[in-house]
Amino acid sequence: MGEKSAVRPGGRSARVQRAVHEAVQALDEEVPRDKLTVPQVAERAGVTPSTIYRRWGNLKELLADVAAERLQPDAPVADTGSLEGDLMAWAGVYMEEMRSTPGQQMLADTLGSASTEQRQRCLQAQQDQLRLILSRAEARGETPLPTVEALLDGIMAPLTYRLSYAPQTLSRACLERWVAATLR
Amino acid sequence: MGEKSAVRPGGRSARVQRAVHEAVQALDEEVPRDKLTVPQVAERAGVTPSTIYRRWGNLKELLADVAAERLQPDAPVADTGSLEGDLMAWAGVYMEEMRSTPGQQMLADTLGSASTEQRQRCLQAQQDQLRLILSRAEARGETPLPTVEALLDGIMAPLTYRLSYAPQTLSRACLERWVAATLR
DNA sequence: CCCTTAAAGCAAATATTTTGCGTTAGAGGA
DNA sequence: TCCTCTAACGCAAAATATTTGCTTTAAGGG
Repeated sequence: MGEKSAVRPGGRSARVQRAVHEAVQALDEEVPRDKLTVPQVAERAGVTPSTIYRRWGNLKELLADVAAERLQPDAPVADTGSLEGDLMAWAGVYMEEMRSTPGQQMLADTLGSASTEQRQRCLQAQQDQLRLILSRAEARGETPLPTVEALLDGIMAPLTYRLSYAPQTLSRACLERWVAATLR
Repeated sequence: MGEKSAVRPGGRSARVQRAVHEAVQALDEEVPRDKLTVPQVAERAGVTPSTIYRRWGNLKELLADVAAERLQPDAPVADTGSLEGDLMAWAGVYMEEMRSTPGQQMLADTLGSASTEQRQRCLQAQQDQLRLILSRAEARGETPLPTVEALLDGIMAPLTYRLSYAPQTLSRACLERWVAATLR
């Protein structure tokens, strides 16, 4: 369920998907989450509710699909000239985004859905970003280089944990601590 | 919303809450999650649907409330004789529980709800458990002792991160690595 | 250009959620 | 103990949302 982008990529299906995704994002800024309904999304997207139910099954799955897409990185990772700087910059942006109200919402939508598919996509995207940062560091000759796994466990894991359980205790200082400890 | 246990603790309210919680847990083992409905829970609990809607608002909040309660530790933490042993034992049990299908469900229910209230409860419970383990270690004279925060960031965070994003990559070896690294 | 079919539309049938109002059970005081 | 007060529940009607069978549309392949 979810992405049918492999099938008939340029056709009606794709148009409907885009319209529905955009409708969700637009409505998300107008109505509180527990007031968001499928018929509402359908009307805004210009499709019938049954189209959404047939394709996504229920609101939860739709929201997870939209959130997973929005969590895909759009901006390229800044190149600050050092591994530590790149990690701080990237993780810092991610932290700010996810601490915001819409960010917390996206996190909840992703983690609240039944299928692990969307979460896999997010993890994959994070790994890709980290790999890019590491390959730059390697090109610069920085050493020793941590593994992607070490970065996930040392930086992304505590960051994500706090985003879910105690977002107010997060700060840039936390990040600096985790980055420094992981690069040691 | 959620716990009204402070108000009229032994009365009708408390009975209804218990009946509803038990109904959710029972039905959770019989029907797939996306087929679970409020009227179904209401019938099993012997209350009317409107009672549930008035008290919990919607199914998502109810599920989050039930999950948060189930996530409260029931068994006391085993005393293995060493800090490392206690941590491994406790985290190991938690890992196994949360990797199971019902455990993954509980995690999703908790993280998927809007209010941070339930998540705070879970974090609080984890902190309490860790504090108990640390106080035992202190009584034994083990030193140096890590802080609760260090244990959360070093062990619980990577564990929780993987439980959500890549549960199949988890193993006892991961735990051993995190525990060892954190105690160093 | 025509054929095939996956996906969308439509509308009727179900199921759910919401709401107004009457009822009940428990808490607190005389 | 009995009386009063009120939060929470039950009931049932109304409003919404979801499901489903059937029809129509439009994109892909020959």
